[in-house]
Amino acid sequence: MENNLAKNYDPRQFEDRIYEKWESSGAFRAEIDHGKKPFTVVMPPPNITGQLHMGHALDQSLQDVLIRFKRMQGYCALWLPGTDHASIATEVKVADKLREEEGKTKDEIGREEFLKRAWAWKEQYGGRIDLQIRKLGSSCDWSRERFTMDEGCNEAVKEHFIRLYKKGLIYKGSRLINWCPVCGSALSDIEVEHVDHQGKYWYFRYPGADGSEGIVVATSRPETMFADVAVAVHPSDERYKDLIGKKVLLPIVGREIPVIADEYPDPEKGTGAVKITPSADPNDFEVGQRHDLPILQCIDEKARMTEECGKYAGMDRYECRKAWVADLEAGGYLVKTEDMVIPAGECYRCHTVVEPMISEQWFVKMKPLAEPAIKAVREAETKFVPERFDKTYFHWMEDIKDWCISRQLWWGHRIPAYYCAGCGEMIVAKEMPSKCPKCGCAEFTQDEDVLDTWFSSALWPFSTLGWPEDTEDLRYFYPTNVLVTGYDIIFFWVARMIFSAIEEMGKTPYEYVLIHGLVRDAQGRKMSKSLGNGIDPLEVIDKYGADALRFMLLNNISPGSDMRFQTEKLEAARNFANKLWNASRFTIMNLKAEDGSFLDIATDEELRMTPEDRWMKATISEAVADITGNMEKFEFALAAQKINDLIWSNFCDWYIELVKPRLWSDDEAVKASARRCLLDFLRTMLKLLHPFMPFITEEIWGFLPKEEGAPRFLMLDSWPEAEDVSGCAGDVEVLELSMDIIRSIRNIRAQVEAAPSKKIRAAIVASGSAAETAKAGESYIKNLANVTELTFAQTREGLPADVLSAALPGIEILVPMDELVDYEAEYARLTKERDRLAGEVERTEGKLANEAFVAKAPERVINNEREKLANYRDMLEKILAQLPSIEAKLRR
RNA sequence: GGGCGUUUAGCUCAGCUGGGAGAGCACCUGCCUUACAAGCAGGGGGUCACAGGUUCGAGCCCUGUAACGCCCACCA
Repeated sequence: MENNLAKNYDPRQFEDRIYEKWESSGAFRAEIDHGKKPFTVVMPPPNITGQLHMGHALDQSLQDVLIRFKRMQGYCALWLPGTDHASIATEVKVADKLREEEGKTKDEIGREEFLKRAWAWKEQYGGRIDLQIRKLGSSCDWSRERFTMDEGCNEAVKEHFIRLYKKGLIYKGSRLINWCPVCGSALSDIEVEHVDHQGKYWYFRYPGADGSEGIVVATSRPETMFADVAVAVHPSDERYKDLIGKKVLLPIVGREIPVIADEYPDPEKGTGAVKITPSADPNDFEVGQRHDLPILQCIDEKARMTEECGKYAGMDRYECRKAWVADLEAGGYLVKTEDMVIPAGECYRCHTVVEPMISEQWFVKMKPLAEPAIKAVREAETKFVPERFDKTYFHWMEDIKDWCISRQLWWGHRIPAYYCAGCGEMIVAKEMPSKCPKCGCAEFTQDEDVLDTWFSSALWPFSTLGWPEDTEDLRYFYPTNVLVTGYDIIFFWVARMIFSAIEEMGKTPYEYVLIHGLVRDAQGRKMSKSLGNGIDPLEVIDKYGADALRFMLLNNISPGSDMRFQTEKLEAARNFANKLWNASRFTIMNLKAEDGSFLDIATDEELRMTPEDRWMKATISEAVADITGNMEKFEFALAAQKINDLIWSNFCDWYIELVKPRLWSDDEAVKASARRCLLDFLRTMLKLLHPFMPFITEEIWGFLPKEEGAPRFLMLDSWPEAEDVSGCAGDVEVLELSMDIIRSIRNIRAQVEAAPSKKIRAAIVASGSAAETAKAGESYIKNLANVTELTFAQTREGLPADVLSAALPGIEILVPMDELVDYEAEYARLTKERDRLAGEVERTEGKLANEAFVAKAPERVINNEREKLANYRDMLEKILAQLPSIEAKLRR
């Protein structure tokens, strides 16, 4: 290994190597240790449909920052990884591939052959996803990796299904369900997205069976008329009172249907009369149930018209609509049309308009499951972060409908129900029965359908830990601590995990649900394949490094809100890494001799800390408390910003510059102390940054001297604790004043365009404690403001009048002028400062003159205002005294 | 129709329990100063959407308005 870090920060040189070292040494493995508290996170399993996107990168970064933090805090931290079979999504992909590569359909190759292809797909893409997760630096326990269709999960799914069935919480029945004609499967309610389409209302006359005028109804779906079984009107609607109980005729078709009275129609809307089609609309279905109406199906599974539709049979639903409307119009039945925005349900996978359909499916009875799940969140057994998402959860859970769980697909968990070939008896069991208890027949066929993919993911927090077996993992790691996921799957996944876990485990699956938003593109648009605006995390990692990507994501999120992905932010994160890299290179350079051996470092006894050391120590300690607090609150962006500021603004901009003279000193003891401080500070900062940027911190760590008894890796080291730094207060004051003075002098130099390299003289006028504090910072001021000669005086008496000046509370800073001075710039600077101070004085005076303020505000605030006022007045006075001499110069 | 969120510097966003408006990027000026030009030093820039209210004091709390966004919903 080289003696020091390479000159340039190039994450490609070490990220993969570091990950390999961690993984091969077992650093990610969570060994059950009853002396430690467990901290468990189960990874939301990415779908094996493809590759990870930016949303996954955010999800992964959040979980990893959390798990690394907790691991360093001394928890037995388990992050359990895995992937999801994603039933419908994968099936579509595999079928697409089959068509593209072999020109065949699913049906042509058959179920068994298709499943072989699906498993091959899983091997390929599952592996790719694992690789991507590794690239991101995720410290998950690969030895516990799971897949929703592995043996254990299969067992859990069957067990759960059978238990619910036996309790009567799963049933099979004919209901109106959402059907996707393209996917060829039933969908649950939440798999249907509501999208507005520009459409029409058509008003048609249904003539009376007795030859009377009949009734006019409006519809947005004329093609469903073939399945109409009634026309409903409100019982109180005077217009139609006489028609109730009479029959009307379906136009052209000529079938008689009754006019019925029901509360459902709204007299204010349309014509007040509604055509009732139980097979095409949930409301109509209910009306039909109430009035015991028959159910007719006019559209089939492929969205084609059925035999019910006469000459239209076999036509596509939309073609039929066109032809049918034309025929009705020709027949004089069309009264009018109206343009209208029509909400339509679309399949969330393929965006085909869903067709409501009566079908026999499997359902989970939701009410009994939802109740305890609502209670658990209400009683804060599980807490959403940010809190507002519990409203989303309650809203859905409190009005939940039964969950349709059967899918007419092949890829997934096949429903564990068997039908006797002899008598048709259904037996729900884990394995195929050997003999029918009813007829003694030994031949069975298994239910053809598979389960909704979310049925298995709902069990993820405990199925992955071994359930239904009573494993050691399950006892130790369950319930888990935090679930990290996006708000888009609160219904699909989070809610279902909660009620399933309560049902099977008796306990809610996690204490916190940390909700994050979406990663959008730079314009704020959702990243999507169709827009082509997605950004591949792997490409970003290749160019900027995983650390920069992670830091960018974590530094720019606000809990629960979407963020925009911008290259500039990525560059900022990369630049920060580079900054740390170079500061570390500087440190290592000073820790080592030319031959690469470590130089002596002061021991505790030898250590002589100087004010800048104690200032830095106090600053770090304050940051440790702040960062730790924010990490505990899941405020990772605030923590990231703090660590960035600590390393860049405090350590690099000030401490390193302050400590340089001692590192270059001739006194070995001074150097050894300086080295010791530099090393201690860097170590603490690397620890604080490690959860965010694991690779670069680990890489740098490897170049630092090993501590006695320290773990092999930084990732396994301990999280820093805030120290008592009350003893540093005086030094902090000295350093802060010195910095103010240095900034003032630099400001003067810049204003008058004195090159930074140009040596200057300066004087500080102050008395009392301010003078003492300023004096204590003498060497800092001289070094960092590049002042060769710095004098201190009690008053301005005897000092040259021709000076540039700046004022601080109780202090005046004078820089002697020379012929190069730009008086106009100086005049502008001073007048601006004067105006600012005058404004502050006025504001503060006004506040203090307000009797109500003095009477009611807390003393702390009032004293603060008084002190401010005194300082402003003092500084203003000095500026005013200085101005005339500059004016005089200007006039010359 | 119901619910939620957002509105702060040119851009993207912080601002946690009310008490002197912040960061990054962009912009202007000057610097290749022996860790770093992916950098250093200095600087300009904001009626905190609008209107009321509470308060000694409001970016922050309350009411209303507007614009934008998201979620839920069976309206012919």
